[in-house]
Amino acid sequence: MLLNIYERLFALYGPQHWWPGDSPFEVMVGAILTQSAAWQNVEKAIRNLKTAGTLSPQALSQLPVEEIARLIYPSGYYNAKARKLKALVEWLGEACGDDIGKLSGIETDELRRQLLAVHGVGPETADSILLYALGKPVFVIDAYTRRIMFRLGLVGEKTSYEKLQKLFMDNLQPDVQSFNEYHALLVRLGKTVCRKQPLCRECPLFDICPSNEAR
DNA sequence: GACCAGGCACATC
DNA sequence: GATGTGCATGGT
Repeated sequence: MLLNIYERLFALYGPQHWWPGDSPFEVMVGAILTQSAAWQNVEKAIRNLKTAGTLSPQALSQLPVEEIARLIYPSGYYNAKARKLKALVEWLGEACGDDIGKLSGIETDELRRQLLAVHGVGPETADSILLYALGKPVFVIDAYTRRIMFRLGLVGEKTSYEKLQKLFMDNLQPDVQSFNEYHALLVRLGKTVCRKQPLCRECPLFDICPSNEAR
């Protein structure tokens, strides 16, 4: 079923080229800034950081939190996120001395534990960083994924993050590229359709929705 | 003007 | 462990 969904979405939308970002660090910053925010606004914030020459762990470590907040203003929750970025770069300093390449030497489970201990990094942000910045085969669950899986009738509405993630990872080969593409495709689908309940006829997944026989 | 967007921390029960 | 609330801009 999950493989079927993936193939269908890929055939429909093609490769999504995620995550947009020029470096692992930019991906990490984007993962925090995109929390409950439109990516369009995140792009503006990242552009501001780049223009100011501050898109590096070293620069952000030096910069006052108020100044970071000013630069990331368009992404919303700017005070909260500025503090989160500070916590992220503080961790990077401790974990790898700002040399992100060295993070590869840490086991994925341990890395995830460390990330989750960073202020502002929850399950989705941690897994986005692991998959998209560090190339670890971890499936990312987000609001779109949860909604689509619920509409398909495959999980309950309040299924936990961990359970949803396990569902994907137990039923798919652990592969960075396909995990990357699958998550991006689910977001793409979630953005375009399936915003209303129940799963509408226009949804590309309508005919494989197990629960639509009742309708 | 309401509603939503690629969440999370924190308080409270 | 479940549930509620603050954080905030910008597009539809």
